[in-house]
Amino acid sequence: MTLAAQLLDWYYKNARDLPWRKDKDAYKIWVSEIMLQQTRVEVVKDYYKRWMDRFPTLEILAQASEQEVLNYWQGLGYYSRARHLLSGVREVCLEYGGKVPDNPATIQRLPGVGEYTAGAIASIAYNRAAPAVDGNVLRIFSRLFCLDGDIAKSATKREIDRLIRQHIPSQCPGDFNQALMDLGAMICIPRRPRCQLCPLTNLCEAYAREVQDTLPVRATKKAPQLIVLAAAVVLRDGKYLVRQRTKAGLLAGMWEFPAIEVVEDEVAVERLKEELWNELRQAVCIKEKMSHYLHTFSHRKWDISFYQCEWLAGDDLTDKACWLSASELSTVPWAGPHYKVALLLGQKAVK
DNA sequence: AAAACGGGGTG
DNA sequence: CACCCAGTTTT
Repeated sequence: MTLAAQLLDWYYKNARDLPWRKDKDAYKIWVSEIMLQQTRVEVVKDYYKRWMDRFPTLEILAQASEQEVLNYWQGLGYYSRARHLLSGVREVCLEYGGKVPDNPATIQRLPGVGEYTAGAIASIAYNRAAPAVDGNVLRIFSRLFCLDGDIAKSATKREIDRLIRQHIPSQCPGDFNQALMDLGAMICIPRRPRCQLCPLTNLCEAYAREVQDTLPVRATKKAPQLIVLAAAVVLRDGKYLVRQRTKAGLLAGMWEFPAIEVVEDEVAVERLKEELWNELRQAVCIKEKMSHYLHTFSHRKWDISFYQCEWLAGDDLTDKACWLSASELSTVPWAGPHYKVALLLGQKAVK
């Protein structure tokens, strides 16, 4: 028995029943793979179903607005994934006649699609013998072959990609890749792997040496940088003042209550008042702090305070800001903790 | 090669 | 609280 045969025997008895495994539609595989990047399966399930109710085909998604797409992505994180997916399906409509290409290299040219996702789509939707090396595969192979290189480094990834190519079966590469996902999710898990249930222990070098708990090796990430912010909640005639973040960078294109970064020991409320006047031409009187949140991103930590403000006077707003009623707060995608305040103020349905 | 890019679950 | 998750793009 080969590694692939042992793995597939196990997979055909134990495969998870997942919403995106109902058929091999390349668009559906694509959406699921993008949602699953750095995101847990359990979280993706509901988003995926909601998404397919609204955007059941590639053509329907291609016609949607970016704001609506971002709204459906709200809470999933890494929002560039949604923007890339939208531009990607539009590209497929225009350049490939609405059919997702079947060649891994061609698929990888689509925005938001890297080596992993291209391999996953090609192997699962089209049965092409392409590897799909994700976190699960890195973990499983680092244990199988006792590789102690940092799996965050490209050298280690190249080494594992090479090993995969020696084991991927040409008949059913998609099942092989998905079997590795399931093995990594259910058996060869990050901490305390369930080796007694594993179909590959007879091949596993780490198991033989009893070092499976020490692998894979991953360098520890540095602590996120602390950013102190102050945000203004301005109410005028039943509507709230909101603005859109810039097109690039963190939470690009998402909406927020006007906010500033508080540097050193500046007086937050004074700077906030100046910002509203300088940037939005609104005169306000800052009242009491209404809420305070600590919000940690992968690389940054926000300490953000929301201040209730009384509107005094102001010009009409220009392009990137507007007044929204409480019920309209649910119509825009929100930036991080601003979503919690929008929920508080509006009637946005809890997901 | 390293940093940017989100949010939530888990032990 | 540290760590992790079906990674990709930019620097």
